[in-house]
Amino acid sequence: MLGHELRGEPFSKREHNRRLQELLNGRSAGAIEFKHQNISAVLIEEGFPYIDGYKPRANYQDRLRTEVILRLSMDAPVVAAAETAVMAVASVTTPWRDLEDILVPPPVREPRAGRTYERAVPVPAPRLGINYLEREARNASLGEAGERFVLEIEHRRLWEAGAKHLAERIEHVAKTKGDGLGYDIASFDPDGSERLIEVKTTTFGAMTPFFATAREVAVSNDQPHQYRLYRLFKFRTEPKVFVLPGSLRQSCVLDPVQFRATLA
DNA sequence: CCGGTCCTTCAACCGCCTGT
DNA sequence: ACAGGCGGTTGAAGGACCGG
Repeated sequence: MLGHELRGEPFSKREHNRRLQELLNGRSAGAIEFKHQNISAVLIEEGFPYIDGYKPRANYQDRLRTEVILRLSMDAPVVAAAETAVMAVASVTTPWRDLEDILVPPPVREPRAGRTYERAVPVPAPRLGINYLEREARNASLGEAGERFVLEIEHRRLWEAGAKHLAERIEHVAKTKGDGLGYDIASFDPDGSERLIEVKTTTFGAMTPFFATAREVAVSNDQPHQYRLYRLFKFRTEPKVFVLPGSLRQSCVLDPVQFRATLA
């Protein structure tokens, strides 16, 4: 199913579920769906896209993780499909009509997120070599397409709020001032106060983790009232966006993925 | 077009069973 | 014995699809 999803081919989850029910003699549809949600959680942790609609649930057993990674490392077509999907040049975005159609509330992760304990004997986890989500995050054409999309949203938003003069002053600072500022777009609230927008774009589901620079985290923390992170997701098929206001330290769980190492 | 049926998505909570 | 990891049920809501 993941292969189909990554290649943009249609498939039926229900049909797949039914076949599994036969194979697993009598396990319920719900149980099988749960397991697919567990698989999503593993995929995300491994830096791999997950199937939209199977919202990740972190209460999976170690064995599942091992099996998923093993399965994936042997499945060249799916890995190739992921590779293609994350590297693809972003095409023209689908047209949209109303802001309400694309603006959604941020998804909520299940409260007990991930493992909150340490195992007595750490399980030697196999790893996928490549983090495909990180790779997608470096896809410049996707990033730029996302930024243009948000420029449009902002323009529309201010226009609809009756602040046309402000709409004209929106600045795509990532273009005009470079990308070191910690945000991409300088926009406004209808009352004229500044709104600093960082855009993160993915073609995958809403729960896909994104990568933030130290600068972005710092700016969000220093100017929480102005800062907004716009998370664009399902960008290729059915673009939607949710907004995280304020400090990323508050709204996200931040995992360090890179360290600066100075000799001790 | 209408009503029925199937598909998709997601939330919330419980208790069995296993390792220590 | 006991903690808690792990597997699972139920059902709601909305969308897609289909035959009449």
